[in-house]
Amino acid sequence: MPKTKALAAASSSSNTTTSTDKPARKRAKPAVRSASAVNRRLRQIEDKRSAILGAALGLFSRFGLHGTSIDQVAARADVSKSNLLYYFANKEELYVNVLRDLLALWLEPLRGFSAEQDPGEAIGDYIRRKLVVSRDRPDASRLFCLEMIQGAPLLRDELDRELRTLVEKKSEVIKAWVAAGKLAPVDPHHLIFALWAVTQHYADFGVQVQALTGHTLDDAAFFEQTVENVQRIVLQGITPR
Amino acid sequence: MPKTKALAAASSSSNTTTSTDKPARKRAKPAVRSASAVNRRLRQIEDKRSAILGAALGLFSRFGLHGTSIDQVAARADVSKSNLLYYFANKEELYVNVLRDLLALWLEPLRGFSAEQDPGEAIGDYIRRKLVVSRDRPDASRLFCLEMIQGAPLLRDELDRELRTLVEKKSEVIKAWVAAGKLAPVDPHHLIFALWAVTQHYADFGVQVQALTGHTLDDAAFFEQTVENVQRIVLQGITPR
DNA sequence: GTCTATAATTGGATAGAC
DNA sequence: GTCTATCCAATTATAGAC
Repeated sequence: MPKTKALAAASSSSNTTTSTDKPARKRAKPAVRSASAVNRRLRQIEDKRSAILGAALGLFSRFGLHGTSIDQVAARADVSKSNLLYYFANKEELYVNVLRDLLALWLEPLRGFSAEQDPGEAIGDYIRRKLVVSRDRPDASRLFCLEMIQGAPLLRDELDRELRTLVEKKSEVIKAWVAAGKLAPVDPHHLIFALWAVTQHYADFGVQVQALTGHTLDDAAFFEQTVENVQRIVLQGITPR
Repeated sequence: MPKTKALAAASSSSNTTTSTDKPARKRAKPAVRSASAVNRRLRQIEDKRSAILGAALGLFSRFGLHGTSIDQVAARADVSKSNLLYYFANKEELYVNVLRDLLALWLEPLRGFSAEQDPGEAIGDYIRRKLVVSRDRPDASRLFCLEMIQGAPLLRDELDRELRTLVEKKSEVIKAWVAAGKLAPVDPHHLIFALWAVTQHYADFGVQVQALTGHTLDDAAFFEQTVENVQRIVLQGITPR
């Protein structure tokens, strides 16, 4: 299985955040073209890359890795199949890159939690933020879900590292809240699971939500109603007090 | 697309519940074999059918329709590929049959709700029952989830009919509880979504749960702890009272 | 009913010209 | 970088003997 080509040394590119490895560029000869021309070219390439990644996300998140053909992705990104294979050496590499871009987005909202905050406010806010993601990036949510269902073969490592340590840290925060009497006694893990579940549900089971309520989160009124209800259920519960 | 063969008139079979269409049987000649022998034969066939369906569920629920080959299903069910295709005319028909068997299981727990019950008890009980399903039939939960993510192309009709009417009916029950002051004011749809989400999460995101807690619902202690926490969160909420 | 070919297709990936 | 042509593997599905 050839995994070279597009993985070739991306010299000194921003290695920090998202999709790194760009197609190998040849910068040997003395700069004949103007700097701006080169930049334009680079931007063009980057645009194409993200067009492909975007198209791939849309399709993978609905039909999965095997339910999507390279051809379809190429068509949707408006490039030829072989051109796509110039940017991503093979299908799996494309898939992995799409996934990697996701993880950051995924972990983001949880980072907010800190012991100094008012728990009610922090959690209420978290629910809203996650619902915003479910509304604006349902495809991301779905792909994440798909990957989980399959046992997360390609995310397992990251799960064990990044996610795990983050969750442990935030669990401590929740425990502190409980210890301070600011929160009813609840196991941090289960609380986090509940928060994830109820918010992502509106993305992953979007068709069901639509079939039963007639609405989508895109409907502003329904969105607010959803935020309110989820917040109330989790924070106050449904037993009258 | 040939969809005949195994769909051939199953004469007078129980058309009501689950997977109906059995492979065409020839009952032309006068009954030479004893009745018991015939019955044994029929049972044998039925066993094979369900062996195939079971194997298919296991694989489809992990890798999806396209991620699973007929060969794999056949191997797992311990039949030959062509033999499998005798029982199910094609891959999609197999898939649909697996799905159909699921729906009943899916709707079941919700039917319990009735206005006479104590809501706290009814809902607490429902949570437990759903978690039992998540523990004992995680594959069913996953396949259902997979199908939803893909937009439920093969379940859409059933969604609109059966599920929808059932949910409407149970929404009325919840509304009645709220009106009677037995339940805090909450939109029935969102409550039902929350219940589904938090319980199915333990099946669909099982790997994540395991990665973060180190436990599975198969662990009896963890199961009870889960039931308790989910019940508490939904019923009492997490704000101290 | 079950098996052994085998037909028919899809789709991932490579070669090589431009 | 982009394209055309092509190879090759994997799979679905069928035909037809037993």
